[in-house]
Amino acid sequence: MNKLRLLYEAMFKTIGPQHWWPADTPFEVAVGAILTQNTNWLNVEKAINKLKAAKAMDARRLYEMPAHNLAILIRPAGYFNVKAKRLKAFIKFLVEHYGGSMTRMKSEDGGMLREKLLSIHGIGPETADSILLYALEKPVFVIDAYTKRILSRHHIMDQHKSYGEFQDLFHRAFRRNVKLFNEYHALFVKVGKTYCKTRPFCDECPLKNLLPRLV
DNA sequence: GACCAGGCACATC
DNA sequence: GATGTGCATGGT
Repeated sequence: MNKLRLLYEAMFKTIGPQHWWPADTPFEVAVGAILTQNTNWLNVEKAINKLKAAKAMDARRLYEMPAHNLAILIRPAGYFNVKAKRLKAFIKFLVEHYGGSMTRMKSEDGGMLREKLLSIHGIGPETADSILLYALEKPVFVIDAYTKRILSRHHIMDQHKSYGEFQDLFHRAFRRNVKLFNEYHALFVKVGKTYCKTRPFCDECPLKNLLPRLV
């Protein structure tokens, strides 16, 4: 049994399914993926609630809305001027290529779609893959800061390796599986947030004593 | 008051 | 390819 499978089993057995992504619609997933860039999820939720209260969690509405007005609504998420532009760029792409429909976007081939998403201003590899996996159910593994931190602390891969190198690790280890990739990444985030905050290998961590430690 | 949070673009070497 | 910087709020 390989290390990645072992990590997954340990996390799933102790803390259970995470039911990701926390959103009502695929469109809301995409919006959340942009808003959560380098930002605490609690702040993102506040911004999402403001969008909903303004009845603006909608591709057409946001397409028409000036970036400045959008920035005011998403203020709690931080970097609001930057993120307003990034949201506008994504929504322009969504509306002009798929009529504003995430369902229509989903019908496109995953590999082609990833390249297109990456070409949008403000969409990098993690945001693209989050949208692909959690909004469009394409089998790509999402790599984030928690994933890198946990894997490097367990001496599976060096923290400074590239996004692609981390991702290849998972793509080679597992059959492409949306359900597994969904759950695995969500578990990394939960464990990273909850247990690895103060110090690595705290007593409560589900990964404690899982692998031989060299530190 | 410092530090951190589910990145990304851009400048520079 | 690697490294540094700006972007900003709200919780601990």
